[in-house]
Amino acid sequence: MRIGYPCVNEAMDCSAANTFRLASYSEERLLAAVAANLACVRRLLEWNVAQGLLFFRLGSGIVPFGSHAVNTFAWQQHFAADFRQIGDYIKANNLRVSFHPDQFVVLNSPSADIVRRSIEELVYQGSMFDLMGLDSTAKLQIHVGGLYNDRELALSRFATVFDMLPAAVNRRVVVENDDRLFPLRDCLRLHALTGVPILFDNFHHECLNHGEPMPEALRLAAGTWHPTRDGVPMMDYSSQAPDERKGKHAASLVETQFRQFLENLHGLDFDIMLEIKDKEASALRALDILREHRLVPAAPSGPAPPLTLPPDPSAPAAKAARRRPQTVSPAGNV
DNA sequence: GTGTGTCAAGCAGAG
DNA sequence: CTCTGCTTGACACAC
Repeated sequence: MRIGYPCVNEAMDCSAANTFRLASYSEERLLAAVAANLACVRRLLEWNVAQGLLFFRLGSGIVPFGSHAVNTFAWQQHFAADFRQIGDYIKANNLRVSFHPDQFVVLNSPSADIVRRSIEELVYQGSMFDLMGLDSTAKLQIHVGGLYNDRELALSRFATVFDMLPAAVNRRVVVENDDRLFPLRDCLRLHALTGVPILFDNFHHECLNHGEPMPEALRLAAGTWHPTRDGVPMMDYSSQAPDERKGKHAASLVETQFRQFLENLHGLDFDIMLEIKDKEASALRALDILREHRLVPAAPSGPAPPLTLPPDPSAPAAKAARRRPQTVSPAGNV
């Protein structure tokens, strides 16, 4: 079991989401942004390893316009060594990583053009895992897509497109149950049609379900992951923000709820992504709880490794560092 | 420097 | 029809 958080570390002084406007696209800006993003990804992963957080969702913007026609630069070749080093670090430290392509990736769209661009985006993100040398347990997490007033047709279109995906992408795609359109039951039918693993989101399941109790839902979702091809099942964990709109994620981990949730696992192994607004802060608290429950090894007892490396003053993100001072103390978070 | 409208891209539902 | 939310803010220009 690993614990992780998505994309952003609020305590760190770098961003892996450096970008720029399409209107100001240039090869120079692309090179600078990708270099800064990869350097930050490396530092984020090192910070996570030092803390014992071994699961991480990488941001989709490592290569700005990575699937856009404007980007004809051979970034795969230019940054091959950097991607490879990150991949080596991931493998050496038993890290798990994923991408969550954004809402514009809709494999079941009736528009052939939207499907084509969606596949190109998946190819872009999957190719980053390929460059890292990661196997098919590194996943691309997407939703089923739109309903288009015909649930059956929407599901069958997804299955058709999924079966035609390039092999390098097909083996990485996993489908998450969502909170408004496609609940677990529909996702399980997609799995039956295509073999696609189902990434379970407990909060979405609470919002939209067919009455499956949580332990049963977890068991069903876990059963869609092939042990060697797909690895340990991934899941997203979050909870309702008190007194807020239904579906809004909590600002920070509610420990009693998380402890209760763990009771539902009944020994199932999951890598858990905490979709909580305060990011790594809640992930660290969740990790402490798992250590209490002996679901993960105890923290190493030796002297704590440095939490961050020195910032790279040449990186564009350095200006963000000055706006957002480092706030982590070695004692305060473990 | 600070404030703020806008940014490649889809879809559904609320108001 | 317009606005919001979704895995996540950052850019770019006005002042």
